[in-house]
Amino acid sequence: MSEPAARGTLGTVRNAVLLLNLLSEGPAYQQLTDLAERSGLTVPTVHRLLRSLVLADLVEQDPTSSRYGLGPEVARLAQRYLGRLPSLGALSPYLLPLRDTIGHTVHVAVLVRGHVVYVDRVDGSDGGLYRDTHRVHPAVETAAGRVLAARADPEAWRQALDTLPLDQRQRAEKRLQEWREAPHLATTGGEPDEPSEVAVPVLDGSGRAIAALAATLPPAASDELIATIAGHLARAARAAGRTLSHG
Amino acid sequence: MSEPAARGTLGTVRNAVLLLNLLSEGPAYQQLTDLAERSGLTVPTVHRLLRSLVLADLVEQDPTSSRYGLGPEVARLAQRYLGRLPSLGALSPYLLPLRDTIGHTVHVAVLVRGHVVYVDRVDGSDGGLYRDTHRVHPAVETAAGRVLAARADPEAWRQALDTLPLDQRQRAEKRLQEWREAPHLATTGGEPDEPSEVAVPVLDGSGRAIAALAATLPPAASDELIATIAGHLARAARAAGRTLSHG
DNA sequence: GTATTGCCTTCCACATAATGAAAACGTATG
DNA sequence: CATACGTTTTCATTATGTGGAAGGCAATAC
Repeated sequence: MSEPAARGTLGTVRNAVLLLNLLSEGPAYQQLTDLAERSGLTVPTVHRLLRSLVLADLVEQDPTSSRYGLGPEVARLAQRYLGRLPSLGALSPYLLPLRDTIGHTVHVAVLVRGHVVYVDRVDGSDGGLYRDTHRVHPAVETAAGRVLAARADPEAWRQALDTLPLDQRQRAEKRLQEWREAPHLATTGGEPDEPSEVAVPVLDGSGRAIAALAATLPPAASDELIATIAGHLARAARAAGRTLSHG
Repeated sequence: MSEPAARGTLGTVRNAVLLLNLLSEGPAYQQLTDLAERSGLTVPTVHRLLRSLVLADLVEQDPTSSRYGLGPEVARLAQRYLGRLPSLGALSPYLLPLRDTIGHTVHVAVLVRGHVVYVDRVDGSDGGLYRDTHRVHPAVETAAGRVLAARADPEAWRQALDTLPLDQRQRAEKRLQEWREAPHLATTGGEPDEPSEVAVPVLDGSGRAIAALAATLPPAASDELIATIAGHLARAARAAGRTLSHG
């Protein structure tokens, strides 16, 4: 077709997921010609791909603007995936007690292609009305993401760096060691929209970081408070990790 | 290729999503030959498709058993989809207050291809350790699903029925009218693993049910209690619905 | 130790099925 | 009403995906 196609792989599938990725970036609904240009595919090809994806509800087309966006079926698939994810099942029983002792919102996050995805949460009474739910960020932007990216394979760490502009990238590279070794990491109110949180890794039987446990922090948390909360998180993470044999 | 292919649609994409659907059913990891048989495709074809999907992390292959399961990328896509879903954004601010006044877990559910998918939740202190998170059920099995399926287009209602065995299906068909007209529906402890809940529809500007708001019920809830909780839910649903112009 | 089974993976000739240029359609804009 | 923009369809060409058969690689049986 065009690109350096990976061996024994279907170009059509590659193009379809390329479109899904483009749709997952930027505005919720995007127009055909724009997608064609960004993907490097011709307009009719993109149209056919999108039509096929619409048929499966992986993509939906806004009837008035005829623009395309991700469809509800992705949510169903994800739910199925997450419902059977061992790490989530292992952590789930600890989340409510954690929330109740800490008093703040508790999150479970995983690393996906350089991004942190917050896949489970138990809301505390903090945070007011804006819950900022269903979050996806470049991994190094949040404490949970740093915990995960720094402990992942070099390949995954590279992917995490690839989500960044060059200046932030260099800053991140220098902190790899620090992030990998710290028992917990905290982001204390850097940007206003990134809420501050503490995160600890959840290690499986073979020592791999398969998820992160994170807690929202109150506005100006002392180091002692952060350490205390991190202790609670770490205890739960260890307990859950023990029930997970490996990978 | 084989099937009654829909007009102007790519068979390869159709086969790829067919595999994703098969992977979303049954055990978390499934073997190649089984998937080939169930899909009606030949083994090499399935292998190529899966390999292509693995490359995109939509599917992952267990390194020891070399079996295939859904991959983490579906979670990332879903999060992106849900994060931009207007109904979720509209409902989010009401969920914490709702949880605090009701005192039990509150859910937001949507209808996807005949299934209820619980896409947001605010946990109360009820329920003990088993949170039963990331749920997907045939729509008519839960109160939230009934609310949604009964109010959906005939096509979506049909899909909901298609998820059922024949005996349950006939029973469901008779209750369409009842489910559509009731201001709220409750499942009061039928099967033990299906927790009882009350659900109300969330209607957008054009009167379409775009989501359901549901609350977990205590073991033996009186009709009065159910009605009270439903009232709280309905009020929030109306308030959120007002901020949504249309579909 | 060797044979057998079951499964995943690769190879290759063939024909289906995806592709891109161009044209038609529909709809908003001046 | 004319123009411009974006979506959708058509159609010939050929690249691309397909399926049969063979090759690996474990685990289990003999």
